[in-house]
Amino acid sequence: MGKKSQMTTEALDKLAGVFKILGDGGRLALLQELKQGEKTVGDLVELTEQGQATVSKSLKMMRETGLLERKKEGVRVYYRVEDRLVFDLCELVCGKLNRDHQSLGEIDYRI
Amino acid sequence: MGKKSQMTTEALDKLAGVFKILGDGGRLALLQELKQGEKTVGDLVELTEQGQATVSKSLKMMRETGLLERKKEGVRVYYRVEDRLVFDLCELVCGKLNRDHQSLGEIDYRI
DNA sequence: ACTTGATATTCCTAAATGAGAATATAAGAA
DNA sequence: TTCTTATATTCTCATTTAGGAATATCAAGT
Repeated sequence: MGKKSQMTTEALDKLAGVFKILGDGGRLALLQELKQGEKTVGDLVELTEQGQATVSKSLKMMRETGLLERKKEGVRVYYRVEDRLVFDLCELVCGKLNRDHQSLGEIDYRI
Repeated sequence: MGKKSQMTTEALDKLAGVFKILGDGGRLALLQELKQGEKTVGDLVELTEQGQATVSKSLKMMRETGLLERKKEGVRVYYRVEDRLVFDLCELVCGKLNRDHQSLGEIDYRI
């Protein structure tokens, strides 16, 4: 019995850091494309119409957080989603958004 | 056949907005406290040692995103977590963090 | 009406973030 | 080696965000 142990500020910040990564539409767009399979940086620049530097930096962040894998092949670099976690998270939230908006029914949330 | 439909930029931004809310250690601290049951603003100020304005603003954001419910009782206002979604999200991410750090094993992530 | 206590809001500043331009690096082709 | 192409990094700027102080609002009590 007794009170549940609480996460330290440090641990909470680390947890928040993962959510912060996902808290950007551009990065979610990258993930959405990567859901269909691995892609090069250039592919993603074209597909998402974001700048090359932006894409490269976003990919780096997501990789460092352990969300993406990187594979270098000659002069290109392929990125792919490391585990389904990220999609599970998106699907949970999309489910909520769809529920909240079902009365209005304008948007369809599904990554 | 056929490619999967993609979310629009607008929808991706909306989705990102939810993650953005969770991308702050202070707000996660509030949620951690609210997991034990409803609390007033003042309770949360004490428990989390954040400023009153900060707490009030964070609660407002989370409420507007549909994560929290608000109940006014006299001069106090009670907040409580609206649905488990937010904890499910945290637990998924905590699971990953624990896996990633298990070799180092310093921190225990669990909200 | 006046005071007190709780919460919300506004205002301001410092820090963090996102994005583009330019530059660097690295690999393969000529 | 030189050129070209792909990716990474640095720099800088505009925007966003977090948080504190001060103020406003609102309800209850006197």
